Amino acid sequence: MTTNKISARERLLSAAADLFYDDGIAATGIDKIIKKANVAKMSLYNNFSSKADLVVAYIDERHSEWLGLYHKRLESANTPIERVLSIFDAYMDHASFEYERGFRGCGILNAAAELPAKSQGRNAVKVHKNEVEDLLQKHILEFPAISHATATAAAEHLSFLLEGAMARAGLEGSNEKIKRAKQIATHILEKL
Amino acid sequence: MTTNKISARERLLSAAADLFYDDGIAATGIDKIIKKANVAKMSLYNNFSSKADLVVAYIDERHSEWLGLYHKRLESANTPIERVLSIFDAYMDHASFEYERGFRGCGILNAAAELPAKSQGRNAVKVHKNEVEDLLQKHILEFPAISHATATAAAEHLSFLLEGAMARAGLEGSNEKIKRAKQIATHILEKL
DNA sequence: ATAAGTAGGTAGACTGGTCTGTCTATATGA
DNA sequence: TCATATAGACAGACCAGTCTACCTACTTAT
Repeated sequence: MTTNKISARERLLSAAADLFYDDGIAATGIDKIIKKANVAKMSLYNNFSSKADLVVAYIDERHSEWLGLYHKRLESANTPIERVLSIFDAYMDHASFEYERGFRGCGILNAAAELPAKSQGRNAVKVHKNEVEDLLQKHILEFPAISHATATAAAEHLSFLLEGAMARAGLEGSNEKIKRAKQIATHILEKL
Repeated sequence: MTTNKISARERLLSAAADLFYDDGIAATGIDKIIKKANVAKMSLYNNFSSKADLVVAYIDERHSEWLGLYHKRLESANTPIERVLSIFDAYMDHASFEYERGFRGCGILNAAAELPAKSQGRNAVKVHKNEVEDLLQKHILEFPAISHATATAAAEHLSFLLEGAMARAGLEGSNEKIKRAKQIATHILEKL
């Protein structure tokens, strides 16, 4: 498209993102999405083969968005420890968004909660969470004279810590718990 | 009730528990629940004022069930460290249940993912998770010569670790991650 | 430069099904 | 008698997805 108009696809993804996050997936009907996106129903089915397809696109979009926050934070990180913590900062940024109806934790983990075991969407969430753990490990491996085993174990530890803090933060509706998790992570990293 | 027959209320809660856990709350209709419970529709509305009311009862029931697992594990714990770890064991037990359609993580956290911010049900989940953290703190305070501040910080750390591992375990469909979290917790506790 | 074709958009009716919740009328056991 | 149960019809809303018919803006060939 050569115009600068936002495509129906993008408007659909943006509207679906807001509604899925605030209300949940099953509670969000097709009609609400197209109304919020200001789009015809056929535009949805021309861009996505089904609602399930839109949900998978939503999950991927959320993860890409998070990767963007992380890369932005990474730019101003100057040490290995700061680079690890940039992952925590990206979660904080996510929690600090202006949500229409309040912060409710990680959108893709919430999406997974509505998807059946062994489904495509649920697997996508698993892959994304593994990717976050891999990023943690990558930056921990930059530490001087660190063993691969130590880095793997620390990355797993920090990924649990972060995911748990995010879940609890969502229940509180604030980023306080993520701040605390970042402090705990800092202590752990300083001792490596 | 003086008979030994299982009441409609109990059958409803049991059927709803299975369906809510496997399929999610919004995806589970009233008709499916009463059919599985072998109960008339009016029996549901005589025992619960609405589906939302049944959901809150489900959340409380799940937490009580978990408390049962924890107390059982606590009986055979002989040291403060074992008592802390009995909380991790209770999560492991939960993950080892025979779910009809696979393990999907913590049922009440999954329920929260479908509930609006600031709703009654979501608040109940928050209270339950805080209770788990309080139990962790209580047992850590049994450690010899431990400060209150240290115990509070360690309990928060362990509760994040446990909740994160549970979420990730649910994505894997196995209790492996919870086993790893228990190992990490053991190392943390041994250094206190 | 213009005409034709194409890609992507629009509105909204429609199908067949499911949703929560209410209601009636009846049965059973303490 | 009274509490608790039953089966099932019903209302009114909403569900995902299909379809028709029309519109507009850009691309390309003449």
